[in-house]
Amino acid sequence: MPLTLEDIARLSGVSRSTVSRVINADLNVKEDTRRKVQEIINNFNFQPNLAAKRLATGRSNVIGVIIPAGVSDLFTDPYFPQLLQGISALCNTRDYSVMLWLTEPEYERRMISRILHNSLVDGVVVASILMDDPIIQLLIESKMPYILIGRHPTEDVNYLDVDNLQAGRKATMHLVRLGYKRIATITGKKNQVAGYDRYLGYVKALQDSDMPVRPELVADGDFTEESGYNAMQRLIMYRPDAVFIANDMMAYGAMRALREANLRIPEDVAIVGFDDIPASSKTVPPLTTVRQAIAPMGGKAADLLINMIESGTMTTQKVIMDTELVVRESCGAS
Amino acid sequence: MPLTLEDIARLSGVSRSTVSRVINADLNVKEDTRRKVQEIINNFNFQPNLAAKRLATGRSNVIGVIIPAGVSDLFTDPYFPQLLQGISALCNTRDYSVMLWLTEPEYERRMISRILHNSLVDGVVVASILMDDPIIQLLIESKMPYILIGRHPTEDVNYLDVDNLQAGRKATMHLVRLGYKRIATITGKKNQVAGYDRYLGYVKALQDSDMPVRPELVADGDFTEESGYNAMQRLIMYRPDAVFIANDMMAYGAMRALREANLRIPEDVAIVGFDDIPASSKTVPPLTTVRQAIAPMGGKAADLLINMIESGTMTTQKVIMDTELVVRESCGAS
DNA sequence: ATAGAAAATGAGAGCGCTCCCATTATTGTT
DNA sequence: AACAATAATGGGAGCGCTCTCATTTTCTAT
Repeated sequence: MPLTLEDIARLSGVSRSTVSRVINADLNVKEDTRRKVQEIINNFNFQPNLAAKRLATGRSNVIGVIIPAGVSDLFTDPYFPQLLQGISALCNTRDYSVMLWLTEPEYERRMISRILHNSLVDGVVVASILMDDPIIQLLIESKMPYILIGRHPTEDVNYLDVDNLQAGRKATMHLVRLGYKRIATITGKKNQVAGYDRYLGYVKALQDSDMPVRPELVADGDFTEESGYNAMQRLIMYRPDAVFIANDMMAYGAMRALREANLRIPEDVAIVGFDDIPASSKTVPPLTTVRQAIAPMGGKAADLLINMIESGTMTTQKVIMDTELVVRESCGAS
Repeated sequence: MPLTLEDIARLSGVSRSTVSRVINADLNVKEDTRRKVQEIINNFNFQPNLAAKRLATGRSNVIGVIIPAGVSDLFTDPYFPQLLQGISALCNTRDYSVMLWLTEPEYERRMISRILHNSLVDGVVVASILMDDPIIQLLIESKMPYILIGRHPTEDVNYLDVDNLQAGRKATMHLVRLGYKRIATITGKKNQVAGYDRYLGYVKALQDSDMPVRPELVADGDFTEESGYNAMQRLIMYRPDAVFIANDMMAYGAMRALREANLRIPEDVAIVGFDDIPASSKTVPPLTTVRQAIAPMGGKAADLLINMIESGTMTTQKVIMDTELVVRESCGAS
C-alpha cells in the first residue's frame, strides 16, 4: 500500500537510483531533477521503508536504551525519566530513534542477548548496571557499540558517569566545615557503583578531616524513599547531628522519619542529599544536594554512542561529568 | 558477520526453508530435524535479522509509544514512567519491543507523520493528546493501528481511559458528604480531556447536591506542582474549606502553599487529589486521592493494540477503566 | 566541430528473511 | 505390493532499499 522508491521514480520520470540519491542528499544530481523529484516526494508525503534501508545498509538509525528494572525505583524516582528525556532529545536532533527495553531481572540475560544480535539497533545505552553484572561480558562479546551510564571497574569498558566519589566527598566535607561532629550517612546499594563510590567519598572526607568513621553511623539503603525512612529510624538512636544521604529520594524518607521523631531539620539534624531532582527545591526545608545534570548526561551518552556508531571506531570511552553542590537550607548553612 | 538462516541451514544439513519453519514453530517439521536444527541455533545463539523479517512479512513486532512533551511534566510526574512500565511489561510477555518517541511540539507533526509511514512499527500508543489535536487526523488517515491514552470526543477513535468525569464527581461528592461548604477546585489543563472531565465532575457533584458553583473557587492549573502552588495561593483569599485538585502533583503544590500560609490540612482546608502516585501515601498528611491504575492501563492499552495488529480488525475500541477513591487523612475523614 | 574528461543517470545484484509451489519421503489402504 | 493420500522438505521469487559499475549526457578545451 505505501509508496516505494520505484513508485516515486515512475511518477517523476527518473530511475529508482536517482530517487535514492535525492533522498540521501547525494551531490551528483542535477538541481533540476532534484527539485522535480523532491516535489513528488513532498506531494505524496513519501517515507522510505526503514526496514528495507536497514537490510540494505546494515544500519537502522535506532539506538536501544536498556534499563534493568529493579535496579532502582523506576516509578518514583525521576532519575530515569530525566535520563530518557535527555537521550530522546539528542536522538531527535541527530535523526535517530530510540528503542526502550525495561528488562525484568529473570529474563534479562536472554533478552539482552537477543537485543544485541537481532539487528534492530545500531548501539545501546545501558543504565545503572551492577558492578559484577554479567551482561558486561555479553556487551563486549557482541561487538555492538554501547555505553554504560555509570562507571564500571572493568578495563576497556565504555561509560559515562559523574565522579561520585569526589561528589560524595564534597558533600560530606561541606558538613564537616559547618562544624558537625557526628556525621552519618545513608548509602545506596553498595553493589551499584553510584552507591559504593558515594559511600567511599563520605569515608574519605572524614578521614581527610581526621574524624573517625563510626560503623553505627553508616546505614545501608537501596535508593528508595522507604529505605531512607527505615535507615534514618535506625540512625536516630545514635544521635547524628548531620547525615549525607546517597540520593534525594532516600533523603525524603529520612526527613519523614525525622519529622515523625520531632527532630528539626537542620537544627537537630542537618541533611545533604544527592541528585537534585526537581522536587528537592520544594521540600521543607529545601534540600541541600549534589546536582548532577541528568538529562544532559543522557544526551551526552547518546551523542557519544552515535559518534561511535557513525565513525566505526571502538576506542574505549570513559567520560566523567561534573557535579555541583547546591546549598539550600537543610544543611544549616544559610 | 552475524549468522543467517542460510548458515544455520548449511550447518544442520537442511534447507533455509526448514530452518525458517523451526524458528517460526511451523507444525510440519519432523521432530528429529526440529531438534537437530534447534540445537545448532542454540549453540550459535542465532538471532534472525528482524529487519529482513520485517521486510518480508510487513510486520516488525514493534509498537511505538508517542508522548508529546510539554503536555505534562515528564520530569517530575511519575504518571508517564508508570505508563511506560506497564506498556513495556506487557510487550515483554507478547514478544514485542517498544519504540519511544518524546516529541517536541515544534516538530511534532512532521515527526508523527514520519513514524506513521516509515514502517518501523506495527502500531502506536499515543499518550495524552489535546482535545483538538490535529494528529488525530494523521492517525486516522494513516490506517495504522493505534490507541490513545485518554478519551477523545471524535467518533471512531480508539482510546482507553478512566472515567474522569465520574471520578471527579466521586471525589467532590466525598467532600460534600463530609459537610464542607466552600469546596474549591484546581483544574488541570482544560484543553486536555483529563483536565476538562475532572472539572466537569466537580461541577456535577455540586449541582447534584444543590450547591452553587462559584467561579472564584475554580482555579486553573496545568498539572504541574508549581501551578498547584500558584493556584492555591490565589484560592486562599476566598476561604475555601476543601479543594478537589485534578492531580497529585498539583496537590503537593497546594499543600506547600497552605503550609506557608499556616493553614492546617485538613482542619482549615481539606484536600483531595487525583492519580495516587506513590508519594501520595507519604505526604503529611497522607493524601486522599483518586487511584487510577496507571501501569495496568498502559498494559491494557498495549494489549489492545497488539490484538488489533494481530487480528487485523480495526473496529473502534473505547475502553473505560475503573477508579477508586483512596481515603487517607488530607480530607479530614479518618 | 570533436575528442576527452567529468557529471548525471540507469541497471542489476544483493541484503536475510517469508511464503508459495514443486518435489520428495512417508504413511495408510486394499 | 501398489497406489493414493499426506507429511516433510527444498527452491525461487520477492519484500524495498543501497551501492557498484556501466552507460549516457553534458561540459571543456582545442
